[in-house]
Amino acid sequence: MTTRYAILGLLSIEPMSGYDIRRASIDALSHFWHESYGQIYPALAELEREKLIRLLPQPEEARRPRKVYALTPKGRRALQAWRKKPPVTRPFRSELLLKLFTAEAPGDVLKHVKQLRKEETARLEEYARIEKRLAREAPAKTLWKATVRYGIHRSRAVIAWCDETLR
Amino acid sequence: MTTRYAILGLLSIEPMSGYDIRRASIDALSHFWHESYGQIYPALAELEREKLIRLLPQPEEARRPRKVYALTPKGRRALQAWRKKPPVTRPFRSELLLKLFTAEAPGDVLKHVKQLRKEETARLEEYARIEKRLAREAPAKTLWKATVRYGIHRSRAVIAWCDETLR
DNA sequence: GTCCTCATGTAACGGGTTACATGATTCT
DNA sequence: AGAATCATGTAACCCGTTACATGAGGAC
Repeated sequence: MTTRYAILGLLSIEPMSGYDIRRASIDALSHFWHESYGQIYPALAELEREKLIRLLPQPEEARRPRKVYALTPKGRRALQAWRKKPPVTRPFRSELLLKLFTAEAPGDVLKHVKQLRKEETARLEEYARIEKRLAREAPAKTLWKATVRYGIHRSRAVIAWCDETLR
Repeated sequence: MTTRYAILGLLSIEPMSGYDIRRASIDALSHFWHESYGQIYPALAELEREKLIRLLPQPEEARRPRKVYALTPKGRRALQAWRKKPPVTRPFRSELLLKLFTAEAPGDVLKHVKQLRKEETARLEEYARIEKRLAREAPAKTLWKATVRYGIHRSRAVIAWCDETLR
């Protein structure tokens, strides 16, 4: 379900092909969303059947065959309606914490905590890069910035927890 | 896959039935894990076939028919081996952030942020209760405490983000 | 000529939830 | 007597990933 709206959301920014959507989900949305081809293409076909999106005609000079889709008014309305509904939150799961929970001695899992700390630190640096890029390319999009800030808050908290636990 | 080890992990604490596992996953593990019957019972059958767990004989005086399982030595070894492997982390996803990202005006999504803040505040209170209970019932389990601390750090960070975003 | 990227798609599989079916026991 | 809880299990379905198939265009 959400895949459909993720696609509509991206198309609301600009018309795209399935391939573009994949790319966009990797670089613009990567800090909170992602989609794989196995979901994108079937979803695009479905959305087109339901007339929430439509295929744009290919420009004459185009070399590669690309199927670029755009939102229809109906699609825009569907997106807006979805946005107003409360987001579904899926229960938190952590295999790391499960390992902590069943560990008898701290030694077994200590290295996992250290590893997590390393990963989150790298992620924090990545967020800093994204934040800078947004400030440069889309300074008006304060809500885009908020999505990055979420990641920053979250990563910092995880790092703080790692430090506390390692003591 | 992880379901199997979650079950082994719980059985490593004490022998349990499928029903017990469900209960335990609801109250002891709820802050970072959960399982549904649809996964538990098939997994138990599989684990028994593979001799990682075994069915304990029912005590004579038992009223209700219960199938209580215990870890076998093989199961204990499997659990230990799993614990040493780095945990698989699944990429973060947030429908809320997706809604923020596609929102044109903040008004659409403001109430979702407020709602999230409310939920996280309630969760924080729940963590405080769990922490207190652990301090009372299992003061030696410092790693159990760490799993709760994780939730506390995470919730506080989310609340801080909500406040920042609402401004 | 070969390799990488662009580009669209499908099939198989695994993870997980929900709803249902069934029935015994205990509580009020 | 009726409701809640204990208790085990299955079937249908959705969500999502991975791997594969296919082929064109551009870079070196």
